[in-house]
This record gives sequence, C-alpha cells and structure tokens, in this order.
Amino acid sequence: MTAVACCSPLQGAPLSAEDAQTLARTVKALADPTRLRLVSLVAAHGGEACVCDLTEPVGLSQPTVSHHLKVLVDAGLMTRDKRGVWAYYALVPGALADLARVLSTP
Amino acid sequence: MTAVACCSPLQGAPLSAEDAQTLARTVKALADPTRLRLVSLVAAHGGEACVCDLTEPVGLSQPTVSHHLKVLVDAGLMTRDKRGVWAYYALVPGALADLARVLSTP
DNA sequence: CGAGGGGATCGACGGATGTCAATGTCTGCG
DNA sequence: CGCAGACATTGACATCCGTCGATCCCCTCG
Repeated sequence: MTAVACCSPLQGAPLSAEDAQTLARTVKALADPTRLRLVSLVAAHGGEACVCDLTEPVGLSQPTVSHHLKVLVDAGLMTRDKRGVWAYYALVPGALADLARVLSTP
Repeated sequence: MTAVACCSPLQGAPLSAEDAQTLARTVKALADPTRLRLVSLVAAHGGEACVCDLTEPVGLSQPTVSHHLKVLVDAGLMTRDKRGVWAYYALVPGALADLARVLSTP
C-alpha cells in the first residue's frame, strides 16, 4: 500500500522493529523469481504492460500473474491503470531506486 | 553460498528464469524483519558482532538468531569468523551495494 | 580430565505463500 | 440484450518458513 520506507539507513543506526517490518514488506514483494521477472518484463516493455503481455513470458496461469501483480502494487512498486478492457501495469518511477538507496547507504 | 548475482540489470533486458531464481534467493535472504535488523545491528556494531551481542536486541531465542545468521551467510551477505569461543559475523563489503545496483540500474 | 558456556543442529509445529481450477465482474461489440 | 474477452476473486492444496525447546559440538579454563 504505502511506498518504500524512504527514511531508514539500514546501516548506521539499528532498525527499530517497526521499521524492519515495514521495510521487510517491501523487500518481500521482490523476493520471488516470478515477481522479479514481472518487474523486468514491464520495464523492458516500455515501462507499461497489460496482463496479457505477461502471462505467456512467465509461463504461469493468468490468475497467478494477476496475484503477483497485485502484490507488487500493494507494495508500492507498481501502479495499475485500467483502460477499457485492459489493465496496464507500470513501475512506480522512484520506488526501486528508493529501496536500493535504503539497502546500501554509502 | 554464492555472492550477489552481479550481472543482471533487471531493468533493460528481461530476466531469464534462472537469473530470476538466483536473484530471488539473495533478495529472499533480506525479506525478513529479523534479518534486516541483524544486518543493521551488525553494521551499527562496528561491522562485526557475535551471536551473544544480537540475541538480546532482537528479542528472539539463540537458535533462531543463529538460523537467521546462517541464512545471511549462505546468501553471501555475511561472513562467519569463529575466533575462540565466539563466532563473529560481519557484512560482506560490497554485497548490499551490488544488490542495490542490480535493483535500480539507471 | 571434567565442568561450563557459546553456538550449531534437530525435530516439531503453526502460519504464511505460490499455484491452479472454477467462478465472478466489467467492458465492448454485434 | 446477449455474448465474448480481459482480469479479478475465491477456495483448495501443497509447500515453504519462522520459531522454539531440546540436544549436541567444541573450545576454554580450573
């Protein structure tokens, strides 16, 4: 639901239990090979793709793909835009970069 | 066991099923609030800590902490160095940065 | 050598998770 | 209106995962 926890250095001060849980929820959304492929496919598809574009490349059923996309949307990593019959999924612009910055603060 | 898959852009070309599985194994190691706290605690402890330093802050049993640390070591994110009676865990220098770079290639 | 302590491993259990088939919902078209 | 297609939701099932108590290993010190 919420975007990436954009204020936790991870290195530096120890994470509180709450911050750890929040950050883990985002990381968990990416901790699945299918969801990583979906992110990669959407990015390579011009930043936007509908479910019908993704079902065949990942080789899973349509409900399963739909479920994974929902997980990514709930984690704040993707957006869903329903236009007509199709639902277009797109990456949230800074989300992955924010997460990356939280993981490795130099 | 192996370090972070340091050659997958994630954005750009679509991930293969094998690359996705490899990357997911690393991300999965961080997809737990306890393990995120352990990484954070070790980093804040001067980059090195023994199990006895970590058990009390996370509030879990010693076997559980030991299990989580093993997961992090197996993922290539930490190293284990047994000196005398104590086992010192430390972050692998570039591991988190490598992972962050894979997640958000500009 | 025997005792003590730090840590790893084992076995078990409950909850979370990925997957699919079946079904429901909504949109556009004839 | 009625049908077909694109997605979402539900229910069920198998599996994985985090956690703990009990136990085992190994090092150090009397």
